[in-house]
Amino acid sequence: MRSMDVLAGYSARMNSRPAPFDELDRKIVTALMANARTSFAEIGAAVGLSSTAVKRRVDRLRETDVITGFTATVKPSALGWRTEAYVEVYCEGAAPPRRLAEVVRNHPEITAAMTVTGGADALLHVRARDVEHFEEVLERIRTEPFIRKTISVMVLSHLLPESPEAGASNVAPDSAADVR
Amino acid sequence: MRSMDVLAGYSARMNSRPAPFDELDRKIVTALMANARTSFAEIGAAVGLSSTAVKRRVDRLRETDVITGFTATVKPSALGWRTEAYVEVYCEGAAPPRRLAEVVRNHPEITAAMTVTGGADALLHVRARDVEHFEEVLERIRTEPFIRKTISVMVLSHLLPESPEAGASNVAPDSAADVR
DNA sequence: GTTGAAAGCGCCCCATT
DNA sequence: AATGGGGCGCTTTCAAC
Repeated sequence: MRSMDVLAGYSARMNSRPAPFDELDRKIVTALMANARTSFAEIGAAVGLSSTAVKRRVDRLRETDVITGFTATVKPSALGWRTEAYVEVYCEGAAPPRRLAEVVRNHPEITAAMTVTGGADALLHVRARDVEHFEEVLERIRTEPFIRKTISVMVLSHLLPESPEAGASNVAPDSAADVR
Repeated sequence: MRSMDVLAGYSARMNSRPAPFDELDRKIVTALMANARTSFAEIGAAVGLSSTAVKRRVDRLRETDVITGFTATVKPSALGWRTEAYVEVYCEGAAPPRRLAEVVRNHPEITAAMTVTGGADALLHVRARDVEHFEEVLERIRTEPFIRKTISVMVLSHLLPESPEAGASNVAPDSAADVR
């Protein structure tokens, strides 16, 4: 596992809230990120706690939204999603983020969207089955009310083991299939 | 869950390999993406299979790399990672992807990296604790051998519920902390 | 694909510090 | 406030069918 060693020494709590997040929680979260199905007993053995204690801490980490969920990671390409692109969006006049968020939700192929610095108003991450499908998505996006222009950058190949967009339910195999 | 309804009708298998991925596998994968800790028995009840059968299918889905892992999803901001940016990288002459991949692995703050179409040779996704940390990372990247220039786009706010980069072990709380 | 049995685990209560 | 132990029911796992 690639580790964030450059961060050694970064100490907890620079905020108002008590933020009970200690060494044990750290190890538990790390273990669950590596394998979300690890049993509490096994984690407990690794960190020196009983399974009961581990469960309680995990419950608390979920309640405080440090852990937001557990999910299976899938390769989008294994589910028939082979085309990926970033789309810079330019809007007419002032772009109200509220309205932009609405627009974005209309297109399930948009797997991430954010407002950004620089010339563009927003940056979209789009997944499509193939180039034809991507073109269709792009046309759909460009017909949205106040979107003036888009600039697309297609992803060619990944330089890192694609940390596989878990929880991206839009890439879920709702009707798509086709392995490898 | 946002669903990929535009894909209705997309049929399996347009490749050479048998690609044994049916309706049942689809439901199982969807269930595990929603909650990776769901028991095989519960999934079985939902899809009409015994827990044993579900386990065998999940084992096979893992072996064929349709499912690449199970992971806890965390909010990077909850672990002290509050700064996010995309960095376009321009290289001297022809940029060999092999060498680029090496460079990328030297910087754990790079959570995604890919070669892309357009003017830039590569696009990096970078997470840092704060703007100071990001600047430090950027300087580090720019001193790499054949990197000619970079253009950074900072993320301001997300327009979609941040599908939380699971498995991104670089964001793991190895030494960082600080909740909320 | 199923069932059945053994081992392990999740989960809840309660005593302990 | 947080941990550990015990008990019961469910889950996992592996056999056999």
